[in-house]
Amino acid sequence: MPVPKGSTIDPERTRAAILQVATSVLYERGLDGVGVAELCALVGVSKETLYRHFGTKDGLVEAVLQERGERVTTWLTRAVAAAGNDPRDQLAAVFDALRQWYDDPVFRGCAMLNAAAQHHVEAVRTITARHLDRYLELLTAIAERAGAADPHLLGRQLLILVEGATVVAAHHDTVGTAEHARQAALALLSASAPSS
Amino acid sequence: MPVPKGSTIDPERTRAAILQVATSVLYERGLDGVGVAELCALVGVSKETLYRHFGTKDGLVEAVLQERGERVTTWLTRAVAAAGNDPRDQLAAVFDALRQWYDDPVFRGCAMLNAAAQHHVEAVRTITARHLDRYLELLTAIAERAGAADPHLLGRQLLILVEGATVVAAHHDTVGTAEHARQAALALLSASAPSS
DNA sequence: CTGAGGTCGAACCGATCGGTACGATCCGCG
DNA sequence: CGCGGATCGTACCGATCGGTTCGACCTCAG
Repeated sequence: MPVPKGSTIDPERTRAAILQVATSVLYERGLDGVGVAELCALVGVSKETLYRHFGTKDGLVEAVLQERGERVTTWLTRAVAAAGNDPRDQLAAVFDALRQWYDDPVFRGCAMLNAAAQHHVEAVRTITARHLDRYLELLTAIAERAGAADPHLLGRQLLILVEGATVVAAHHDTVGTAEHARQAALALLSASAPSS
Repeated sequence: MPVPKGSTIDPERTRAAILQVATSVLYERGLDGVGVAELCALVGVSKETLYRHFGTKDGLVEAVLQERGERVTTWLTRAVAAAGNDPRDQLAAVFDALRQWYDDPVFRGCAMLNAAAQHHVEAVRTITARHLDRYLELLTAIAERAGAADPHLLGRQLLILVEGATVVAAHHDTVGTAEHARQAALALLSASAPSS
């Protein structure tokens, strides 16, 4: 029975639906933790449809990571923008946003890093690297606005803090990890920036 | 043909050989990147032998992670001990050791974290958490010896730096990550410890 | 010498999985 | 109305994989 009676035929909508379900399920259960068949059942879509939209399970995975990466970047960028003009506030806003994420019951660490750890595929590693690049850009910009002695260095150190906090929060059942990282980040900023 | 003519029958030796090969291959190719059959071929051992020693592929994985975790802890502890009595030197020694690791051509990030990202199994997560605990213990001890205002907090922040540096080094083709993290760690130590 | 146990090689099994094929059905546009 | 394309459900295929079994053979302790 094709195209259940009342549904509109809209390839974009179908693609988006697959993407949405796949994003959460692949994240929560792992890339190999769910098969294409089950995935299709969860979305309410046939395998043929999924394969026409994404060609391959790997293609689906790449699309999922790509889209998620963009969403996360947008999310963080907005959090920074909403924090006002003080670079210290902006930096604090990053870690406040991270804390929210860590507190999410389905938090399982960074999807990009998890994926890169599972599929040793070039495409996935590329997406992950680009994702880290965007993080680095955002953090370096904050370091520059703060007048850090070496914004490039400080940016990389902040990236290490962000990723480290994410990893520790995911695998070490400690609360307050985001707060610890935030304090460390502000301390580094203070040590690297001239005045306030 | 069982037990090729000249070989001594020594279960412990066999087990160790499997463990050694499995450690490197599972690390380099991922837990699901190599099957039991190929693994046995690489070791030069039959499946029956492997299964009698480890019962299950998961059992093998757990044994591998357990053993690797202990080796890494010992390795880092010795590096710290060899650095003398100055806590700053000890902390620097940690990141120098990490740099060595990162420069290894087969470096692929922390085996525990990778494994935890792949197998959503309780046993693996437990081993990983314990591993992070040992790290934390080591770093907190340094913070205490340095007279940090809040050694517990500083220890956790250092753990974030260590894990963050490992993640960034693994997934972001940047050189000098260990050095950046080392400088950040020393800066945090300076900010948290009273005198020098 | 003998028996117990470690090991081999190879065959085998059941399950799962990614991907394909097909006929049937229904939407949207002209 | 009619056609093209999107979708469905299902069956199917080939490959892989974890794990088991079996007969043969070898080593080593007593």
